[in-house]
Amino acid sequence: MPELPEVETIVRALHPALVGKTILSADLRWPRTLAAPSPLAFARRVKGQKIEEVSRRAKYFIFHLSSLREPQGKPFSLLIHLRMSGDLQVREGSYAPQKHDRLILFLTDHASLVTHHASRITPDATLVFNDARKFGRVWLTAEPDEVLGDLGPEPLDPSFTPQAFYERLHKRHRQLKPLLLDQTFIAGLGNIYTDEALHAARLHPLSPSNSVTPQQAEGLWRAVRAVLEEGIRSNGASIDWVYRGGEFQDHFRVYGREGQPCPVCGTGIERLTVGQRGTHFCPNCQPLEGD
DNA sequence: CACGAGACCTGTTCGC
DNA sequence: TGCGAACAGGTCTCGT
Repeated sequence: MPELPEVETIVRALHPALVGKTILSADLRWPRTLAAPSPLAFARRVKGQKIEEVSRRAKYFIFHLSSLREPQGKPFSLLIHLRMSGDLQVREGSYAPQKHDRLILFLTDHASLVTHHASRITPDATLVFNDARKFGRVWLTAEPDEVLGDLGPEPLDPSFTPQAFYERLHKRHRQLKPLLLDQTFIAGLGNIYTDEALHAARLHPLSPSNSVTPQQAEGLWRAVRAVLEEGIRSNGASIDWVYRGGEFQDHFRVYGREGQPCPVCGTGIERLTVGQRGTHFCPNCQPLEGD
């Protein structure tokens, strides 16, 4: 489900509900959801951690924690990646587990009580990680860079400039579509926003990355940021049964629109398979040079 | 390094 | 209606 705009939307919803709460306990209902550490170490370490901040890097959620018991130690981070079908929701009050819930964290506002009798405190709220396809992963770590360290530039960050993007494109010799999906090249794009950005930039998904001109690179840079910002403004995209709430699916120009007219020129949108991903483009607006 | 295929999973939709 | 195939917002690993 989630690409950068969907994750950003969820972060904004979780932030006010979670900052300041303390974790009482964890219910890990599908152990493989936990990438690290072991379930036992996770249960022990997560208890009594206070959520200081909720943020995002690429498609990862970062819950910045602090421990009342070891305030001097290096703080832990809880990292969550939703992959294809994951979702995160906060439920106030009591909570009965539902189908596909993989991890449930029970929370309280009363941090000072936790150290002494966590198990006897009734939670005020619950953070639920639900994930039908079980691809999502959770890490609890004091070294988040071990998970996030290889990610490429954050496309909406001011340090991401068109000049740097042009140089990066020319260092590689790959088709644009799979390169934009490569999270070490640029972080946060997925299948929807990549197709939409290439269409907005009028570039063919199979164009070689080292063939784009500085002008085309700047156009793609602008397009990537524009579609991500439009996605965030729309609260993300809701497709099928998975996500809820966003409207960006009403703004798709090519994604999932095979056979329908291009909103720019009216030509029928075509679909290719590139790197085993459905790839949608307008053959008129996005010609392959030398074709 | 680039690329393709297979794996990891469950659910929905489509064609017959 | 039933039933299998194709497909789904992601990433990892392995072989060429």
